[in-house]
Amino acid sequence: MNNCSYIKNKTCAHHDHEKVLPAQDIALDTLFELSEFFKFFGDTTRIRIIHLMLSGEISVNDIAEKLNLEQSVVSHQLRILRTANLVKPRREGRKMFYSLDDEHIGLIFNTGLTHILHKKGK
Amino acid sequence: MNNCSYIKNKTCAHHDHEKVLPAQDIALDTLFELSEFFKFFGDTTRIRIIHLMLSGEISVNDIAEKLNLEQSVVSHQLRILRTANLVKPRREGRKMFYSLDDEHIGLIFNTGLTHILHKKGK
DNA sequence: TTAATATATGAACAATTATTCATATTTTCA
DNA sequence: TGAAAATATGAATAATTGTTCATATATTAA
Repeated sequence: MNNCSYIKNKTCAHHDHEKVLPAQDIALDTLFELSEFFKFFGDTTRIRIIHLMLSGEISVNDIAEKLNLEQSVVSHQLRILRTANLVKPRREGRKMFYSLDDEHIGLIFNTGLTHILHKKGK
Repeated sequence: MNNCSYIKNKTCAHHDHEKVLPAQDIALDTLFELSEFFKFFGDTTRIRIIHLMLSGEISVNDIAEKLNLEQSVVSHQLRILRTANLVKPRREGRKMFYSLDDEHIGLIFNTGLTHILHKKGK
């Protein structure tokens, strides 16, 4: 991947890196929302929950058991993740199953993982 | 993109979603480091700095001016980003230029941006 | 060496956030 | 309807983190 791919709707001037591309114009409040969005990945409990969901949907109690966490801790964090559109709920009887909202969540998880493993290997 | 792409080194059983893939086995401390890594994206000031760097390297003072921030705020945040391997420094005389560490940083930024813009559009 | 410029750092304070504990809802089944 | 099971929520506490202000370090040029 080349350095130009960060910026959408712009073409790289044939790798002429003397010319610097202007940053995509992004509204201040969009950048704020973006940082808020990333905050949700920035907690061990939530990352572990997201990690579990890479395998598919899972119930609240199953998360609590697998991660050895209090049910209320899981529930609180799930509400945060749900409100932030990182996960989506599905009711089945008295159980609630949660799964990742869409493919971006797993992609971000894995890109971050790739980065830190790459850095570790140095 | 299909649901299987989250998980590396696993092949999707021809979209047979009755069978659920096991999550990639990731050490607890790696998941912790991953959440720590994402924390650095979870702050408006840092996201704005990263956004500027999508266009290329930039000096500390230029960041402070463009973002209308105190120099010490920028310097503190740059230290955090540098320690976390999100940005790398280059000295030129008495100026310090910072740029994104590698392509993962921009990729994560843009994947997150795509996600929230997609959600906004609903 | 001294002054000026650019950047970095330490400590204190303010603000945010995760966890805990108790309790409230919601759904199912007898 | 009442009890049990699964999940959600509110309030308090503890811990983390960003900003501020003052000052320190590093580099250049006179």
